[in-house]
Amino acid sequence: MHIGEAATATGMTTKTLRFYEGRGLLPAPRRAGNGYREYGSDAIARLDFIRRSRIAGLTLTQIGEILRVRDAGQAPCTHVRDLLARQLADLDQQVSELLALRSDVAALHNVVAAADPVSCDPGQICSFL
Amino acid sequence: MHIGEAATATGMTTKTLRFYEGRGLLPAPRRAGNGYREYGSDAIARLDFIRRSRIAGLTLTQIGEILRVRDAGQAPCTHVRDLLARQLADLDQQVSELLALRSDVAALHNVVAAADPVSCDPGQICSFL
DNA sequence: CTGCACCTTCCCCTATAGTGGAAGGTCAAG
DNA sequence: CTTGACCTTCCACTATAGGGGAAGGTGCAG
Repeated sequence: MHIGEAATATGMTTKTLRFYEGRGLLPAPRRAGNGYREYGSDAIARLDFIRRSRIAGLTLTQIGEILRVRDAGQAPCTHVRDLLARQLADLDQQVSELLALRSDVAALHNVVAAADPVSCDPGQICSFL
Repeated sequence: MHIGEAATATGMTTKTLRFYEGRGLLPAPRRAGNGYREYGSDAIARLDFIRRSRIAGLTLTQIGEILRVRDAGQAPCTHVRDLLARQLADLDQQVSELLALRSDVAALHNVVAAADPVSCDPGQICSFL
């Protein structure tokens, strides 16, 4: 299987596959006589795993950690569990920060929307921000 | 006022001030005889405005838009209002995406946490992701 | 006169996840 | 034999908001 087929099969681009290889997420595949990369079904499975993990919001670095644990012969279950727990805590943190920001922006927007543009003082940049 | 004092006064670094100047957020200040930048209180006010806008979650590009409207002599009120409305919509979008992701990750985490690591199939990378 | 703190410009680096394009090699079809 | 679709490597660039540090000039104190 050439890189183009592997890319199509996983819904990625050839660029992305080479990029993952450079990042150490994908092992360097064996090469055909002409230098072309040759992928097997294991590479496809690995790419699918990466894609699913990305959809789950994991970074490439985190995915790499899981893969290294797995490549070392261990079941990455506990590692995955901890990673997901951390990810969950991060998400909660992000959501609460975003909601706080949203609340501030909403308050600001209400004030600005209720204001009369004529009342703006030309001497300052903006009386609301 | 030299750049270092202006930086201290606004809680920024000299790097940031030169960076803002390069980005067009801060007009090029007049120079002293030795080439040093000389800032006045108007620059400080502008930097404070930038800082407050950043805290409100606006990007430097958005802040630049407001400043250009203001510099053109117009009151940026309606522009600021529209910008904040867009910002609000963006934030809502981000929050809902983040919550959807959080829900997926939480479900995944529950499954993994309840699982027995021994039951992991060494033939695949991870049975959960 | 020397040191130190401050200033100048310049270029590269950070992190994220790739994308774009150049220059060149390969393979199958017409 | 040429065309087009692939493939290779390598380098640069995207967006965001600056940070690090070099090489050199300036200003004031001891």
